[in-house]
Amino acid sequence: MATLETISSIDTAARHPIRLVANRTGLTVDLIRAWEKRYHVVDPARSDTKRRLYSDYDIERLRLIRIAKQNGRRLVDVAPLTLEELRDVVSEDSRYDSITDNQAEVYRPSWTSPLEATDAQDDIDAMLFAVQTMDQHRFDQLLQEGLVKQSLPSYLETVIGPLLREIGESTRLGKLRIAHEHMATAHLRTFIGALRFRETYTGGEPKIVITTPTGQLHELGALMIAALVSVDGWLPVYLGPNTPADEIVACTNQSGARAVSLSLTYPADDPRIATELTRLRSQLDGKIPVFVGGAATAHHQELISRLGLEFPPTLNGLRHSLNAFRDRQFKEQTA
Amino acid sequence: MATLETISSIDTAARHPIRLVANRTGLTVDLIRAWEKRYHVVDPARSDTKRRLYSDYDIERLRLIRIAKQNGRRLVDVAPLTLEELRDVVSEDSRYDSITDNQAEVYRPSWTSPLEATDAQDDIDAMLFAVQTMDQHRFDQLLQEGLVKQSLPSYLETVIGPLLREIGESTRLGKLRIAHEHMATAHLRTFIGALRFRETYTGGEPKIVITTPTGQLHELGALMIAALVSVDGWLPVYLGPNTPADEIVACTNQSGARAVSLSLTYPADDPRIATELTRLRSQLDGKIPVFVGGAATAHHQELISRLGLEFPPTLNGLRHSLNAFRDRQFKEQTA
DNA sequence: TTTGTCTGGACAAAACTAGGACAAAATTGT
DNA sequence: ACAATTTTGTCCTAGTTTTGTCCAGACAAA
Repeated sequence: MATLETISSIDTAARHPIRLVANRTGLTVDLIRAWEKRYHVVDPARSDTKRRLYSDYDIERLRLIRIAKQNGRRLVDVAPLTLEELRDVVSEDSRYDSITDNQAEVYRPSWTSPLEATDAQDDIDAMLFAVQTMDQHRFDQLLQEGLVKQSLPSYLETVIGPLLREIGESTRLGKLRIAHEHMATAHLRTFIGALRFRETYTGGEPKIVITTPTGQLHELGALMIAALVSVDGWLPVYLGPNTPADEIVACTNQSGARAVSLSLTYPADDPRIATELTRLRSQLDGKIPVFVGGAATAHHQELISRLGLEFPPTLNGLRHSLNAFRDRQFKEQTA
Repeated sequence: MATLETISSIDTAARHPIRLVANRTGLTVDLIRAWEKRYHVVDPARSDTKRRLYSDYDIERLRLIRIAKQNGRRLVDVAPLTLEELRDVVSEDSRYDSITDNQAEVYRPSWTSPLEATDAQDDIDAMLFAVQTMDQHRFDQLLQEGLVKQSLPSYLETVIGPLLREIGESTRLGKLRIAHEHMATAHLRTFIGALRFRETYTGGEPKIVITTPTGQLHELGALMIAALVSVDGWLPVYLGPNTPADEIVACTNQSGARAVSLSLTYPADDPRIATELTRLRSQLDGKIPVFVGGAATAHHQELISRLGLEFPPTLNGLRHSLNAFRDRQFKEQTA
């Protein structure tokens, strides 16, 4: 009788071997075992020969814990939490993410945001409705209004990102037509693109090349990253989607960029991803870090860690990694 | 008796490690400790192993103090204040500052541009140079400046259009790298997209569906049309590139659009152009005109006239045809 | 056979703590 | 305007806790 399982959508049936869990979560096999040994982070079932068998529930837990750690939580604190508590913690952390040096916080009294418990899902639903009714003007209005309610980074993380996923999902399920998806995508391309122009420009900003590799045609993830990092004082060199590895290298060298960020979404199993990433890493100056993100990274965990690429689990994680990298470089330079 | 917690709704429970506080406030770990050591800015609880544990209340305090410091307050002065006093100080400060640096940009001397009788080709050359040197900021500056010199329609016709052609040409000839073309295209996508937001919206505008058919991936021509027609009071329903004929029909019907415009550029000999155009014309209400434009129309002259599509030779021609069509419709409606 | 997983323990890196040093920046006094 | 003083951010050392990785020998799977 598959009643509750159907409803709760997360399967508690145990069947995944540890290697697969490692690939999906981005953790190492050793680390998963260590966490279990020390804090009982998960308690997987066992096969008759004592092999660990993880459920989807376990994987989700581990994924959330990895994000919570990224946000600065300690393993001791998050290990005993239930899945729901974990979700709360993670979403709370990404809502009040860090402020660096921009003025935005000054104009927007910070005590308003903690008090209004705005539900992002309401906004997203309203946007989806606007898309479904082809009401471009309303859609744009909602996008603009939503942006005022919170900082740009958390807006991208809690509203735009989920919105994109839901639009994609709804189109696959037939709730939206391709035309709806096209309209929304084109509109979001314009909207996110326009965000980058709000920043000032002094000429001294470190540059970062942002694009997607050959075969990856979806640019919105990359564009979101461009908008995001410009908040923290990076100057994005944005190349749009579908750029060959050689060109990324050439562009990095010519522009003097200090980092590269790639977005991988669809198709996830395109073999060109592997060849392009390998080529990129081998031709690029070793001092220049390559960040990868997006839905398709899960399928390439092994390659990514073998090549030594960085893959922060969230947009917020990317932000922190990038800023840490910049600060480290700056220190070395002055020393 | 409502306690303080109820009023301020800030949790005083201590649970956040210092790293998370640093993330959320944008302060460094060292600085947070230094402030505590010197002024007892906050007095966090401790774990059983002496680790600092901060409450939401502490974080809010640190956040406000950081803003106060940004506004020019001295740490000695703000450190002893209560949360409420801090809020008062910060909100008072934010009323006065923030009008400092931005003025210079706004009052760009307007007498420089009207007097120079610049040739469009000079502007284009300057833009190409900016692209070649990967100087995104200069490129954007040139685009913005050029727009001020003339009306949007003539700007698109005399500068942006030729610029696009030259970039394509130069890339084919090897004068520009693919990376340069990508950068320029992505930037122009953002620039042209942003133009559409300058128009007002009353709700009564006639709509026009604008896109490219299946197989045509270059959207800039279509986007230029969207910007163009919005000047004349049309409301573009912009679908981006690569939309199947069925979806164009569905979108036209749902949105109640009165016209359709397609941009055909590359590849010019794609056989799908013929099938898609035929399909579109046969499924679409006969009263709705279909405009086609772009470099690839030359290869399909016969088909286009056979299907009775309109193909104005220039952007300006498209404008006139569209407006004439609208006026004709308006007359019929009132008669 | 080769590869992968298991347990338990060892080890090293990273992160945190306390206390203090130091230099740049801001403020004050003359 | 200049020097003295205070304030402030960053860094250092040394000891502790927390966390990630690695190893060895046994067993299971391909």
